[in-house]
Amino acid sequence: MIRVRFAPSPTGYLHIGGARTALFNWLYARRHGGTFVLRIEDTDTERSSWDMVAGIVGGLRWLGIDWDEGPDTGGPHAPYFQSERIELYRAAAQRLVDAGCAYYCYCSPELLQQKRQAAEASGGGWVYDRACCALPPEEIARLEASGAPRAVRFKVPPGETAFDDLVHGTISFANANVEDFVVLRSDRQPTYHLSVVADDIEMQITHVVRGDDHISNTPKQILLYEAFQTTPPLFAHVPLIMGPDKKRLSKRHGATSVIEYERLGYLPEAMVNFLALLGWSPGTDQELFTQGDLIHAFALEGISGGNAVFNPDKLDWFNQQHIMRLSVEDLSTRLEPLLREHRLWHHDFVGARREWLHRMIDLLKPRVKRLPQFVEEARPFLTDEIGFDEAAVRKHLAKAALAAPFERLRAAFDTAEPFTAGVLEAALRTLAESEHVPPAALIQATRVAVTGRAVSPGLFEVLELLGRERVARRMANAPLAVANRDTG
RNA sequence: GUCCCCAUCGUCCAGAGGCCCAGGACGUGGCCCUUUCAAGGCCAAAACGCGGGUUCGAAUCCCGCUGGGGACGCCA
Repeated sequence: MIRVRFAPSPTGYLHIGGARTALFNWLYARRHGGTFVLRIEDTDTERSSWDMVAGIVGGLRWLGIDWDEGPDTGGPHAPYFQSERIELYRAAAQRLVDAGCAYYCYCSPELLQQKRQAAEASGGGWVYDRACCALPPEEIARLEASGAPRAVRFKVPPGETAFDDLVHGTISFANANVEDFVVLRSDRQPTYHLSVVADDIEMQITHVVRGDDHISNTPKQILLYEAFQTTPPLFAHVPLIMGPDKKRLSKRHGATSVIEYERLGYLPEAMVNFLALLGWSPGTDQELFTQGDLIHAFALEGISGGNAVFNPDKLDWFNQQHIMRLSVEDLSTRLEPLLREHRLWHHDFVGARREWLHRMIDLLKPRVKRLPQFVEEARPFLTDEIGFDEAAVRKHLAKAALAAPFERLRAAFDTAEPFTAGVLEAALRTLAESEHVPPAALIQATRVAVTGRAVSPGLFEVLELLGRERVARRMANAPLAVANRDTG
């Protein structure tokens, strides 16, 4: 039985990298019928906050990532907040000390700081010098009597620590390069290494899928597993996501919070598709995936070893592709809040004009990369306050030679029966011929007249959607608007 | 500085010794469709970091170099 976990620290929002790590874990669990656990690593009480927990949970939900065990869901290994499991870690630390795998360290943070700086000044790295590892009993007694604060440090044994990483293959470290790390702080709070390992053991995690940046932590954690006489889980370290400058993705690269992308009008399915293909490949040429496709295709073996650059253009493409694949019903549901926000929603869009709304959405669908663009594209259909693009008016509408034919076109449209794209197109082309005007000139002029813009979906569909009345009104008013401006 | 990871088009990936004078996708340029803009179709430019090996044969294996990234906390 596969058990994986996503273990964010609520010291920030759910960022792109974290989301992908969560996604990979989730996909892996779902692919193999395993269990996906959400565990909140809030042992850093200073920096953790409830808002951040809510933000992370919200981000995961938005992406459609659900968990089988976790904070709100509960489960056989509850609680899923590390801050509520402190006693477990203290007991674990005690076991390490009892087994001779760890020792008390009385060095003050200030002293360590000093030593570290000194080592750095002489141009070298620093690992703890084990000053407290072999303190004589009298010295320990003296320190204890004086009430000196003590931390618990893990005693790294000599030798080498290696593991078979599922994406990188064998990785090994000389233990000499691994320092005696603190497992329990002097205030009796556990450190990350202790709490992850204690929890991953207790929660029976079988696969640890996490960011590359944890590779150097892995030997410490494996040593801990060994000290606890348990078999470590399998590790899969996925490469990091970089900004276009190949630096670690950060705020200066724009939006890095997943939930920000919701606000920008990205579909969660597009985000998931994009993220999944960032550092992972199904081994085929398929690019577009539904969540179900991904679950079916996902395998840890397809994760590549090198860092990946976040490419916003490709995200946009995925978004557009997924928008086009959405059913009109679905799309209109997602558009409703947006349209309401701009006061462009009409109550009968769920009633009498439902079918009309769907036709409009279908027309606009392939022209939109992000949801908010819909609002702009839809404006001419939803309000009479359209506003004219002056350049478009000058180029296509305000032409003296067009005045008469345009007026006759308006009359022709007025009597067109039925008022449908096909009939309107035939009427326009017939008129263009008899007036010796290129059809394109009339089309462009009409487009500007009824939408205010030089670009729109196919004119005749637009006209049909607008309806006889609005077309007549806008055609009658448009040239007038130009005249007014000219004289004013 | 030490340790670790990585190295194919600008970007994301395919390629697990001959099928590769390297394939797909985004982006870019051109053409087609066409009433504009998209969408769609077609075409094009664009890469195996360098140097040594191993081998009949290397993008693929080994070594070195270079470059990029990560980690070196009583943060997670």
